[in-house]
Amino acid sequence: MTISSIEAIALIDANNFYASCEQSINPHLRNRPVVILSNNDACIIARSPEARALKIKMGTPYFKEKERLSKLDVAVLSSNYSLYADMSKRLMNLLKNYCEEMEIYSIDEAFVSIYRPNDKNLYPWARKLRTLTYQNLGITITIGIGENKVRAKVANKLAKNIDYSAGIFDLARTKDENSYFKGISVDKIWGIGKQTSKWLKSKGIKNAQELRDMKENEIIKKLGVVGKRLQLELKGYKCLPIKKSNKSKREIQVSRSFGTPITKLEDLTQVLAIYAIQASAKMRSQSLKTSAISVFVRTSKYSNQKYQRVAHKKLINATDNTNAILKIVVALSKEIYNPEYKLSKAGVLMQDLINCHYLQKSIINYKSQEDIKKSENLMRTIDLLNKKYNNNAITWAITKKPKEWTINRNLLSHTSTTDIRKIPTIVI
DNA sequence: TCTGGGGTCCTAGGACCC
DNA sequence: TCTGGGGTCCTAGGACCC
Repeated sequence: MTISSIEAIALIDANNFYASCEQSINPHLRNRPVVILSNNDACIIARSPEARALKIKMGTPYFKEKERLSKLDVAVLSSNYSLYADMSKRLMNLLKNYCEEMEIYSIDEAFVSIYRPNDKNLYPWARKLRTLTYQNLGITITIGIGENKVRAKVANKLAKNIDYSAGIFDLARTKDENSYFKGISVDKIWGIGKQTSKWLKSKGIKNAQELRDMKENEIIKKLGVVGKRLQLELKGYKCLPIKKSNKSKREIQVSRSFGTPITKLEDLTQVLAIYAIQASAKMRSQSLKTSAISVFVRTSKYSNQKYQRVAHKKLINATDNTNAILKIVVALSKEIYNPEYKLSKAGVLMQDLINCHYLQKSIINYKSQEDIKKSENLMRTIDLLNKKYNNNAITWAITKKPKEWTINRNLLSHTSTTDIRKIPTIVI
């Protein structure tokens, strides 16, 4: 294929990703309605097309739909993130062979840049990619093509909404753009959330066309540079670059809601300690060290007694050592605890992350090289053992106290691509 | 009884400096 | 006696995303 220098941006995403992953590894689930639940088996966060057809809504709490789902014979699964992460890796590895640059935007989505061929037609490229991902992974993708990221997102939406598109839409090749833009409500545009769409609607701006043609200064006054960039992209200018995905994280968070609310300090401390252990391991797996730690608690969004607290600690020396981090988190947990409230969610954040390779050795608080090596080796060994024998083979005593607040995950799928013991067995 | 988790980016305002 | 104003850095919080 000869190429011209005109570059296009495509947004490629997997349809109903979590449900598709489950259906892909478990043939019994194919052509059946499937829904996936969030942590705690709380909300419905993914639905197979068959489940959509039954008018099961995204984000509804499971307890409200439980009965109806079982009547309709819907397969209900807890989310299995290690499976989805593994499938995601395979998907991205495939895609990157068919584009110039790639930015992995989320677990099931990537922006890619590609050159247009001389006839400008990218449909053959897109069709090939769709076929390949279906054959290799059992997953269907949608491809939206445009001049920039915002327009690629719009095109992706159109590809999903228009029946005859067959999952592919190129916004740069349409004759009557306005007729499509009019059909896209502002709150469906990437970057326009609840607050902004409320404001836009109060100004009489209802669809993508009206937002694109709205007065610039009005947008800047209310939405700042973010809004201005968004509008420019809708018009076709390129403002948002493709970000190479190997850049390291800015912060790492582990947080979760509890099955039953917490009222005791020792329980809160234990929860935060467990999250801190996970967060530390996550940092080490990405060669990062933290130089600021935050912990937070809050009551339920839906409770009428509201309480929320955050506590921070800045560190002189960045660290990825679980023991050091635990000490700080345990101390911070006392600051945010309040016995008068039923606490329903808590978390820890590792912030101001530093890549180990760029780290300067501090002169103050100098520890002998041997000490540092010792503790590094200990952490590395723990990580290795946990990897080999599955998580939590080695952990800290604080995690072993009986828990009254556990996370529900009752409906986990038992087949997996990441655990050899869970590979499906075939009986002949 | 039961309502997700993990991120990024931007801005306003305070503290501090010269 | 006269006590300004602009730049920079940091932080908390808002908005948004999947």
